[in-house]
Amino acid sequence: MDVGDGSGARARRLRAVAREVFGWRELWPGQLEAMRHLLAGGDALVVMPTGGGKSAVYQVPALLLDGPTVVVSPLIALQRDQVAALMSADAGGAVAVNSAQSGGDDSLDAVRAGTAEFVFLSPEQLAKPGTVERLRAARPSLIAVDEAHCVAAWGHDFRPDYLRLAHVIERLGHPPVAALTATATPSVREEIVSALGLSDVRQVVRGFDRPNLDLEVRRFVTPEDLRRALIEDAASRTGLGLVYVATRRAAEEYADALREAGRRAEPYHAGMKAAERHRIHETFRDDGLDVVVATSAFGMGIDKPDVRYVLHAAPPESPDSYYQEIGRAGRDGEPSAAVLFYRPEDLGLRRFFAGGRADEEMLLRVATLVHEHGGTVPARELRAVLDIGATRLTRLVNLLERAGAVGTTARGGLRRVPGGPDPERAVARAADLDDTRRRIDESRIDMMRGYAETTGCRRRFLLEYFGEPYERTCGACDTCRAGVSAEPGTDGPYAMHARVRHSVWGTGMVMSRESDRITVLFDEVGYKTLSLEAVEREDLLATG
DNA sequence: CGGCCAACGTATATACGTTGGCCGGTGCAATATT
Repeated sequence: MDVGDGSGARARRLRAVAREVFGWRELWPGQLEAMRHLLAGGDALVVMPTGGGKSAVYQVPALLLDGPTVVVSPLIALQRDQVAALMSADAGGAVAVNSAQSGGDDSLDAVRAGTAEFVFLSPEQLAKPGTVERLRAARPSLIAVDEAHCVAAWGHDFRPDYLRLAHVIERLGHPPVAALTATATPSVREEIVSALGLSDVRQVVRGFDRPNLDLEVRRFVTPEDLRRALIEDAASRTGLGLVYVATRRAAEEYADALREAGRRAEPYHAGMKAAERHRIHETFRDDGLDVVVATSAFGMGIDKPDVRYVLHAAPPESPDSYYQEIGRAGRDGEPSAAVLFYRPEDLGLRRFFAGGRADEEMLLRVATLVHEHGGTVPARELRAVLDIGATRLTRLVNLLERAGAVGTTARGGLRRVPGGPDPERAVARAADLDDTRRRIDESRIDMMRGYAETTGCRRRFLLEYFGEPYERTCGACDTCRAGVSAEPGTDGPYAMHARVRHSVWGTGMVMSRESDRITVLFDEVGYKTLSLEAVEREDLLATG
């Protein structure tokens, strides 16, 4: 409502800042909606494509709120780019605090003194109590979490400090929080909201469909055939391309092969020297390459409009990742291709990566040490006693905290929760939580297989996976062209997004419907595809 | 989970198949050497 509550005035002030400071002549409805909600004191979760103006959602309100803005950003390279972009506008100054930056204390002083409006930090920096206390003293008025899907994708294992951001947000007085991402299914969105402890959340979801992307899957039996076909395909295409591979070694081999085929090709993976990675980014940006052959290391922050094709030599671990990676093609709206070169066996590597279990023995040692100590144990001391690194300890502590056994103090200490479970029970609960997590990861791999093997419209499969009903066929994927993609069933007892209950798998949500089967995302076990015939015969699903 | 490679075995002196061990992604920060 624009009447009587000041929100009409807010919209005018937002538009004025956007125009005068950043030079944006208008704001999209989605941007404005999220900005107004932030100005009114609420939290926002914004899902928009890269290049769709996500950053504006926090940058504009930042200048209307009295106090600095804390931006959580996963990559130092991204922080650098964003600081540079803000410094070229008259936006009140921006600094980054990270290990590549000297004078972190000076930067924090500048924030407190009001000479820097924006401060960029990684979750790891925010895991340091001293840093949080200095930010707290600066009384931040807004927090932005960029690439917020990292909370769900990386928080549990790889960068567990992501799961500690809720504590940081509370410690900073929980000013309005803007969580921003280009990719998030309904379940990932729920996880972001819950992991960050967002409240009064306005979700703004815009623009998933990319109609100019042509989708195709080519199936192979032998690795040699797949390899030959991919090289032939990439070598014959015109325009700029990306080839995603599963291993560093494959990146090197495919890049060599494509160079032999006369293309300007470079590999890209995290095992390469920083200077070399930097050089490839720049050459790519300046149109000095035909194709980059990369692991998943390449991509975040890439916003090149004219990528014409994205080929996958192996499936990634989820449709989430796949959509993000192919979404780097055709940003300019021109026709572009996304081709998955598929062998079911290649999902094996993904299963291996998803299969790691929490170390129950170490969980028990942590739980017992904290339990028997009675008081507050500094994390540093615990690391020394157990001889484990910070990442590993944080991961264990996250699980024990979720199990209700261990709490953390503002100064980074650990203590037992009064009335919480004893160490054995705590470990059992933690292991259960970890199992749930693994089942859901594995079910995402199953969905990736589902995409590769569906006979239905591929675009519809992906969009429904992201929670966007798409009750037709697209005509721009291989199954539609082959005439095999059936029109979706639109009736039947189970509505899209209906809550259902299964006697074994518990509660879940209907995520897609075809004429003979439905896919349900279960809270505890992840995605399952059920035959409608069996569901009816055995009376497997209750609605409501 | 599946691919790769070295070591081994077998049937014959070089070539081929089987077996078992090992490896595989993403980044931060902090530390030890130049």
